Amino acid sequence: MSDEHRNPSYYYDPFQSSHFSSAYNDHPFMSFTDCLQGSGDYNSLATTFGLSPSTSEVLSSVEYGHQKQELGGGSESTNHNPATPNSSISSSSTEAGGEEDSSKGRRLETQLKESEDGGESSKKQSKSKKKGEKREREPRFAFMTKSEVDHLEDGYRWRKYGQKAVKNSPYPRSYYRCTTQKCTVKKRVERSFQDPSIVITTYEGQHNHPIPATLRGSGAGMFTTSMFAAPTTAIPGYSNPQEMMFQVPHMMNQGGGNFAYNPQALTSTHHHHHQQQYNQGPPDYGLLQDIVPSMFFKQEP
DNA sequence: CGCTTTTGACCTGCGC
DNA sequence: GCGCAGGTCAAAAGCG
Repeated sequence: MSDEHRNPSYYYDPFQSSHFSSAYNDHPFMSFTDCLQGSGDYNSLATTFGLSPSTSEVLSSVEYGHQKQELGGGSESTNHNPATPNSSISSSSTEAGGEEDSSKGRRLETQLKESEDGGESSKKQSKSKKKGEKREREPRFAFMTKSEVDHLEDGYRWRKYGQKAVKNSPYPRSYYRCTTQKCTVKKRVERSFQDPSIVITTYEGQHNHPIPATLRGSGAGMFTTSMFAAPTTAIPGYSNPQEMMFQVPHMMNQGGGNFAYNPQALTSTHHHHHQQQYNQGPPDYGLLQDIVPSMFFKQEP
């Protein structure tokens, strides 16, 4: 009773059409947390994993921002996640941010021309965004967690700004925004309709500020190598889970200089203590986007 | 009293 | 072009 997830068979990724089993053997050097924190920013991720509920376990993580995701969508119908009670990552993938996914509410904020002419009836949100304006989408990172509570505490303060029903799921999706001024990080939470016990949290953006406080002991420390005690890699071409794992940061940089990935830290046995340097990482703009997606997202069904 | 949540309206991209 | 689904806003309600 514990070797279920040892099967490297492909399982469907609820987030995309990708189905692969990732595996991050716990290397003596780096843990995911270390990776994240050491890299400088995206401590949101790191801390994110420090979920407070004792019943929460990270099952899988996905990062995207390329195409429209369908969390909890139809693709999930085949989600046979071998959710192991041992808190292990089932699958993870990433996507660089670059396109708009669906609706970028960038329009308002300046609602011009709302008086006459419009017809008056229109209350708000009548925006005319600039034409040549391309809204960059920030990288996102999603992961599944087994938890009873929807909103997992990660040390940051969030304000809920919306909730919508998900297409193929009876469970709604909640939208949160970091309340810290200047911080544009958003996160959405939804429950897997297949496994109500699983919560899918998606972070978007990066915190450019330290964690407010009140980070219980359960915080950024639990995400250690043990969490990544995963079986094997199923990604052709990547015998080392590390490799693909470390591709992620690259892609994230793409989004706008987050997740400053330090190859040295990752390969170094002694990654000294870094202090959180928020989003100061130079936009690495790696083209990994072209590479990673292909492997993270098992194309074609 | 200030902040968070709730909730309906509105916006936008995409598929048909 | 229309409708759907996803995402966001903001006013009102709740809560400490």
